[in-house]
Amino acid sequence: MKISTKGRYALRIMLDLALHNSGELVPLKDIAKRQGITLKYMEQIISPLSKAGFVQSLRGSSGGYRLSRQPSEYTVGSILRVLEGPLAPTGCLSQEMNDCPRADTCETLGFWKGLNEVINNYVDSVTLEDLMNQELTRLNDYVI
Amino acid sequence: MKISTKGRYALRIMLDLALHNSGELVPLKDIAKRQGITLKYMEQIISPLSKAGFVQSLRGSSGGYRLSRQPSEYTVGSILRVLEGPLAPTGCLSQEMNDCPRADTCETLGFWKGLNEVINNYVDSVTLEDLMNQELTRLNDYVI
DNA sequence: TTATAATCATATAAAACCAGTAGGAAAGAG
DNA sequence: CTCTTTCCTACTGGTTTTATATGATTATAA
Repeated sequence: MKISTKGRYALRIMLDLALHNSGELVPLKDIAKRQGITLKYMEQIISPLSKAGFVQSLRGSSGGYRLSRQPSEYTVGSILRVLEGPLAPTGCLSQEMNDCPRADTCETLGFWKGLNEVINNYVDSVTLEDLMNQELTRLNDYVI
Repeated sequence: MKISTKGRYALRIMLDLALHNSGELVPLKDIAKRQGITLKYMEQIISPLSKAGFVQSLRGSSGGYRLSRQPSEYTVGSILRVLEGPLAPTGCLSQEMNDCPRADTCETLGFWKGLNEVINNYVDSVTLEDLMNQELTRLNDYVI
């Protein structure tokens, strides 16, 4: 019942991009240094995000990444799903077609559907912008 | 982000015991036949439940298992935790002592704490009795 | 006593998943 | 061209999952 490092790192990378969202491209090397994640591993994580259109990229010198949209337009759930796949607690809830032979008589299916709902409702209720504001609050508390 | 078969089977075994809770002992063989789980695998699953005091057992002829308490006194969360350990989405939330060096500055920790709460609040809001009464079907009609 | 059934202890193993590491190709700027 | 940075593919070592298999021991009822 754990989120893997890929999902967690993806969130940190996206939040890092949001917090350094000046319009300039941010090289992965900088994010790697700030976040303490190796460059090579981060490449594997940002690649799906890029393919999903979550970030824009440019190669070469002074290249890097930036967000495609406003931070408020990314739910945390949408980011996690790119790396983790469906955030469902059981396999039978992940697919369009439920191929579990017990589905019709399963007494626990309702429970799992409910858990699926509360998880997805929560992760989709929080955006990158929410996390940014939380960060600002924390910094303010620290300064004051 | 999946619950393993051990956790899911544990719930089905406990619900099976609740639905056949006549006071008689239920042999594992009967549950295995009804649930389509091999006897030997079920032994591995019910053993921790027995050690945790969730079921009572008696050996020998006409032996078997029965619930220690009323179905209403088991939350689904308490059952899952016996087999799954803490139902936390990240390792840093599973321990009493948070040994993550990033804890003080982690911008995403608050989000994960929130997810941890909604998961655990939900699984602890549903009891075996709820599953018996199929109250969840009605509940899910609202949610979904 | 005999059959039943939990309990205990391992052992094996395929498969999947996890958390990276590594090497090099392609594109862009100066 | 050179340097930088993205992009792509593969691989590795470790752990976890999901069982299956074998067999011995203990307790109980009829």
